[in-house]
Amino acid sequence: MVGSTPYETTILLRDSCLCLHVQRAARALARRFDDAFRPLGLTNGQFSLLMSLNRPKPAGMASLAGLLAMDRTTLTAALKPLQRRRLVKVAPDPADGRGRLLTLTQRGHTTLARALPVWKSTHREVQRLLGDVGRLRSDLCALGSRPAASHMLEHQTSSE
Amino acid sequence: MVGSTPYETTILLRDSCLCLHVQRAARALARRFDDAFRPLGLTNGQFSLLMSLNRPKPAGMASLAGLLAMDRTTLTAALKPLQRRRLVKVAPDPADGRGRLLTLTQRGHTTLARALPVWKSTHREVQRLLGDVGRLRSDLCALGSRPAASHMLEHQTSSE
DNA sequence: CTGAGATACGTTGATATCAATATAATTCAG
DNA sequence: CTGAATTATATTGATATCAACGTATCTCAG
Repeated sequence: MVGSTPYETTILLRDSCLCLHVQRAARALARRFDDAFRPLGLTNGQFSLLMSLNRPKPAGMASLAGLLAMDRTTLTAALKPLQRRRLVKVAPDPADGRGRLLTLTQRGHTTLARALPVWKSTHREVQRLLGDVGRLRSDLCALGSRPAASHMLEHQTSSE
Repeated sequence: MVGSTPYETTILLRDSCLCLHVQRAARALARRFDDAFRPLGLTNGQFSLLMSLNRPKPAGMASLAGLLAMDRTTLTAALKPLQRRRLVKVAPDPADGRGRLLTLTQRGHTTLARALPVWKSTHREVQRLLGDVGRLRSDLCALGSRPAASHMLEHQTSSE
């Protein structure tokens, strides 16, 4: 009796497990965007990273990792291929030698600008698969344990 | 002028990009379940894999990869640690030497049974973060380019 | 029966992910 | 000023992910 789980339980769980559904959707969506960005040599994650770095002031590691809800060490690793390709510059923070300042290079800006229309058309396709996108988005934000999208970027001036 | 993307575009995109939101939610949710399953030595993906293998007849590689919306070769890799731990058996299909038959071992069944209450309590926590879970689920299924949950298993015996 | 094409999987190399641990810089009590 | 605690990031090792390519098996026309 220790080792038995009814098949009906599996069916119920397969249908209801949000973790499974989110991972599945993440894989499928990642493939869709990866395919679209492939001519540019970008993955969906690299595109998101570049886009997140398109800001007036350089970003820090911890703050960016938080924004993307990813581990700090994952961000360190994810930056390496982008540094090698000279799309991103990682420099020590002059104000605090431990910190890093992350900025887009000129090539990074150019690549991002080229990727933008690709994102737009792909995103339109995805939106056609769904009805109300805002609903889904707020649910996803709740899962990320973060405030809803409209409140995600309230700082704007709070950085110094 | 080739290399410029306005900051306002970044903000808009950060708020609206479903790919980013799904990846973020996937990472956050994966961490939550990984933490819960850690005492059992399972990741969320390994749990989903074991659960998917809890069925009357052995599964094939391609069919299971399709169910999980993952690459065929990802499944091959994901099975290896589970094989090493003797939770899953991968055997050639006697009816077709190319195919593989995937089954849970006794240890696999036992581990799955032990993980089930962990899944239940974690899933309840997650549900509390959201209101209507079915809505989110159907959106996620649409993203996975698959029929909605209630139609996912054609041999439905009980519509619970 | 034979060989070409189709089918099902595996392997390799690159990136992504995170826990555990290590390294470097800052802060602050004394 | 010194050293311990703190903070910010890097490294290592394991798994996850997928494209490109390779291997084994099957099917079927000839």
